[in-house]
Amino acid sequence: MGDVSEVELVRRWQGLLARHAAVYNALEQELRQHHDLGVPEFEALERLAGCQLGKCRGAELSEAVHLSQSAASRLVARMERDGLVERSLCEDDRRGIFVRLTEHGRRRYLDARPTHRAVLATTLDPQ
Amino acid sequence: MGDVSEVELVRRWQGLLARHAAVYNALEQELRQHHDLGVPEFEALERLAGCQLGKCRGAELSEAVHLSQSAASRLVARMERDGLVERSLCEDDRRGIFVRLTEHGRRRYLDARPTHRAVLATTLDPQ
DNA sequence: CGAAAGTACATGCACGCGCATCTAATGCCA
DNA sequence: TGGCATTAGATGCGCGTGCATGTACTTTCG
Repeated sequence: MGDVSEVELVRRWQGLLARHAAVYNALEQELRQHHDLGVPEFEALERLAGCQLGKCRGAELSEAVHLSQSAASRLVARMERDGLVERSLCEDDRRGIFVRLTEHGRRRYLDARPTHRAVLATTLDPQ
Repeated sequence: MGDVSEVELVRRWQGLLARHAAVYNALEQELRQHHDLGVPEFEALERLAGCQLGKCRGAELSEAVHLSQSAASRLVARMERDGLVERSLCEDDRRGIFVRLTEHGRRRYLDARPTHRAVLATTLDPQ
């Protein structure tokens, strides 16, 4: 049905790789330079800012940032060290944690968002 | 003209991130398991296999694999260590090098290609 | 020609990643 | 209830990455 030739498949993948690299590198560059944030940090902030009360379970966060569980765990640790988020115990299931956006984290997110959107606007248009 | 709303822009970027992660992780998994190759290694092999005589300048390779110059240099070093490629001096410009596919490298590439294409076919269709 | 700027690739370094594994808490079932 | 499999998250480890820099060669220009 939706069959596509092998060369078409490869062409799509190359395109995906190229667009991903272009946007990702530009984002990394701009977010780092102007806001001292990495792409995963920003993605996590954005996810948390969209959550009710700014709380979020660790596993949800791993999925949102497209990182392994261990990488997400360390990401949260770095962000906590930098005062962007706080970890709190989850009383319902005491194995788990909640990650909560701090006021400082929310401010950093709101500051960085225009930069993020501007990069997307300039590097994502030939979609 | 081609103006899109901010939310649409973010939606596209999230989609790009998700598709990239899905395909990349699946490729990495399958290529590693069945052929002991990483995604950058395979991309480099594919580029070299498409070159006349299987030769290619280092800089071209960096661009093809979407890696920094230093990462590409180390990639070539690993691949040379594993017998996939050979580095030779470029007589025209003795700063540069040629990277040449070995017979063993070509075989490894041809072996891995069906796996690569199969993964693309199963993870890239909802394009 | 000769010095300075530029280019191609290599390498020291710090750091983020995934995998495997560990710890602690939970769920399941006899 | 007691024991075993399961799940959430943390961590040791090896490795690949980008940045800054080093080295060798080339180009430019006075």
